[in-house]
Amino acid sequence: MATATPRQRRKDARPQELLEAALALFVEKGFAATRSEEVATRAGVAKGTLYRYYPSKDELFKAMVRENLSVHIAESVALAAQYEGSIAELLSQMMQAWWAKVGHGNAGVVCKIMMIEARNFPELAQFYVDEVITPSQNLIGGLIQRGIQAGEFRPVPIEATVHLLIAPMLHMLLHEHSFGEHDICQQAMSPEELLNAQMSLLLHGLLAKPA
Amino acid sequence: MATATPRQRRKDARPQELLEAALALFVEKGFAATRSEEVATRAGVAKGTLYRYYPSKDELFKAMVRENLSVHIAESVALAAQYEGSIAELLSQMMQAWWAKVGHGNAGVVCKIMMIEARNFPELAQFYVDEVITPSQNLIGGLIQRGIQAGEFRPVPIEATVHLLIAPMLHMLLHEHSFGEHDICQQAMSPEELLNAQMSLLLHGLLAKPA
Amino acid sequence: MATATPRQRRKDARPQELLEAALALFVEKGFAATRSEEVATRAGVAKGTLYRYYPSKDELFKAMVRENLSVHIAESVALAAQYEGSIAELLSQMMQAWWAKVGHGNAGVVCKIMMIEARNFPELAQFYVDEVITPSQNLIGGLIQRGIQAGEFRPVPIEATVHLLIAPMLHMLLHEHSFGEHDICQQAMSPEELLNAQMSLLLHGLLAKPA
Amino acid sequence: MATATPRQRRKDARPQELLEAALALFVEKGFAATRSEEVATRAGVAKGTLYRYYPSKDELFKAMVRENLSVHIAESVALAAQYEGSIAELLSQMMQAWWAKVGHGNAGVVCKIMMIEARNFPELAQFYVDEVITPSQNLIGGLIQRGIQAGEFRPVPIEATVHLLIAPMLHMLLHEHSFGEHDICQQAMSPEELLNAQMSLLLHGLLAKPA
DNA sequence: AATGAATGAGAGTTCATTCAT
DNA sequence: GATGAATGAACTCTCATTCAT
Repeated sequence: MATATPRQRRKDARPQELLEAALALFVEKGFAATRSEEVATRAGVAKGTLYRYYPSKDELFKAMVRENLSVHIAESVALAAQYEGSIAELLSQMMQAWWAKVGHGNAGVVCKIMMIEARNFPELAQFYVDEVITPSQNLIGGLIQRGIQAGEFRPVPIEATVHLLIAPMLHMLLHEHSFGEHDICQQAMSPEELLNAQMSLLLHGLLAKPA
Repeated sequence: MATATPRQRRKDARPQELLEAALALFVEKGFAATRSEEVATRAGVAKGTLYRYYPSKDELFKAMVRENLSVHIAESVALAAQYEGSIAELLSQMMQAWWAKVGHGNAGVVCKIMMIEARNFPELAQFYVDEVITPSQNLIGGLIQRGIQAGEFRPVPIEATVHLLIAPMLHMLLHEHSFGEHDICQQAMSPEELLNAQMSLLLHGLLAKPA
Repeated sequence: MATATPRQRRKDARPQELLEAALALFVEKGFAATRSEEVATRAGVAKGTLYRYYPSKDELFKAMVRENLSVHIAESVALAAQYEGSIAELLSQMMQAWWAKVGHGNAGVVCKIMMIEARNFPELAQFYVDEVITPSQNLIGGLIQRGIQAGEFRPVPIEATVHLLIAPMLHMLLHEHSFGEHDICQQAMSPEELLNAQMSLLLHGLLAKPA
Repeated sequence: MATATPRQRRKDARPQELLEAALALFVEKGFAATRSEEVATRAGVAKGTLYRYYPSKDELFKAMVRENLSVHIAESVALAAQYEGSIAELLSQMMQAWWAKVGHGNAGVVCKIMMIEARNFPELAQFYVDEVITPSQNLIGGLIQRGIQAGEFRPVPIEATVHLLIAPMLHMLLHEHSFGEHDICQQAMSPEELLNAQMSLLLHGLLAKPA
């Protein structure tokens, strides 16, 4: 039985390490402003080593994005499928869960990066639309539909509602990441509380007498 | 009365023209991917001339952002001050107006650019927070407050509601600009319709029986 | 009447100067072993300046080759057309002339460079074949034909004879340039004498009694 | 009697295999454009293994050249020594033999490679001059001398005649390798025919009445 | 004031060579 | 001995910025 040498072990971990370093730096400084060598150094290797694993800076970027996006939709789909309670409750839980897993951590910032670089990486943008955006919208949209059919929700337009659910989370993410240090007001309420309040507000409406 | 020569007039228009060229190109290709010379050429001058008006690419960027942000808040404030009808109606009108004036045109994309480059231009980010974000939030927040005090709105948390009003617009803007070409679903409903539907939805809430 | 400024004058001369520097260095060290910056430095400019005139090292190479090849065939054709004496004499003169103008100077070494890099620059190779090799062969071949028809030459095969006339000159050129410093024997006889002797030999044949 | 294990046998063959791989690749792409790893891969070993046999790419090159040059002179010398017939016939046979063995195969292209890299490998150039060029010239020159003394040849200048015999073969070799794909004319006559025609031409001369 | 030729620091990428396994 | 992961010097090319004209 072949035991992995330290070197082998390091080699196996390299792609991950490089991707993590890339994520951190692209997040911090943007794609263009990050030098290849920085990524390598941050991953603890020399410049040339990076190119053993990713043939170019562009490919590194793409790999990093794909790596960080391939995950979370499936989980949410599973959660939704087996859920029994009210749709409102489910939606609320899903948003909280997404924020906890994606929005909060580094992975969520990939959404920002993806948005920023969409124009420069068209194939990647398409991939993102097909693999993340569209499935997400379908998931949420399907739940709204279920809620309407079950009589829980009013017969609202699906598409607009989906947007109204998704936008605040993403906006919070982007805003936090871009202006978190400068926007002091934002820091009064925790994102979780904010999301909760928004959900509640959305469910019951703003008007005093919805007649 | 001194009459300006054509030359003089041209010279006076230069900063504006350069800023417009910069906006167009930064929007199209991003800050890093836009070369100084491109901006100059697009503005109809030579590379060196650009540097007579803005001492560096960074300064050009900052000027461009400031130029495009200093405008629209004031108008909205004025509109809000003299308004007499229902707050719900006012909010709806303001959002439509903002979309028509800012969101629709190139000017709106400056929000995206600002977001992207916030980390690389901290003073500019602070400026943006102080001059755009905070005033906007105060404006909207004040209106919500007025609505609550007038009994038009339920006593909702101000901050969360502000977010819920602003986020969909900005998200639409960003999404459109980043993925407009790739996301086919988006094209089903016009932004204006979408905003309307969202506003209505937000006012009345999602639930069928608001208890 | 606009007088050219020193700067303008320098600018006009740049392409030539760069091409000359490139020729010298490519001759001396080969294409691959010559760094772009060396060419620039030798031409008295900075690295970046080179790229204002030639968009890549490859293009610089191609320009250099074309520059140095476009000349000499035409002259020989003219010489041949108006000649009255014996073909043997004409051939002899042409070879001497070619050696003096092309073979001797830097221009001739382009033939070597072209040969070396033919595989790496297929279009250029085709250009060389079409513009230099084939015309040369046609020129010499036509003269042989004239000689045969005039009864001056035996009815020899044209193609082989052309080769037999051209090869020694080119070989001398290549040999000189590659091994000139190492091959001492070569230095006993001057190239001009050698060419003369070869011509004479070729005319009269090697055999003592030509049957 | 110690029998070599398969492994041992393989190891013993390594240098040869590496040299062959190097030859093929240097011929195909040139020295500079061939990566060390390619040579190793082509020889069926890993990159590092190459360096166990040749301490650098340069040394590999030198070994390859030496390997491919050390052979054929001796054979020709032997052939010449024991020959009885006419010198003209012998020369003709030798040229045909050289073309068949050297010129035709890959081995001959080493002459081209040697020429190309002569400037970058001075010691190798000296070796080539001493071990190949000079002996060849001496061999041919000696035969010419014999022919003259035997009355078979006219009292021609030795050196020039040697050149006139060698140049066409080498030139054919170089030309074929460099422009074979682009020069269509060349393909009309086979190299063997061409050599024959040239030899005949050289023996009898070009002039109709050598009187 | 305007130009655009010139600059050179800096970035991405390659590849000969080393050395731990 | 063989391997191939790792290295980093070296190279091509870009582009913000300067400055002579």
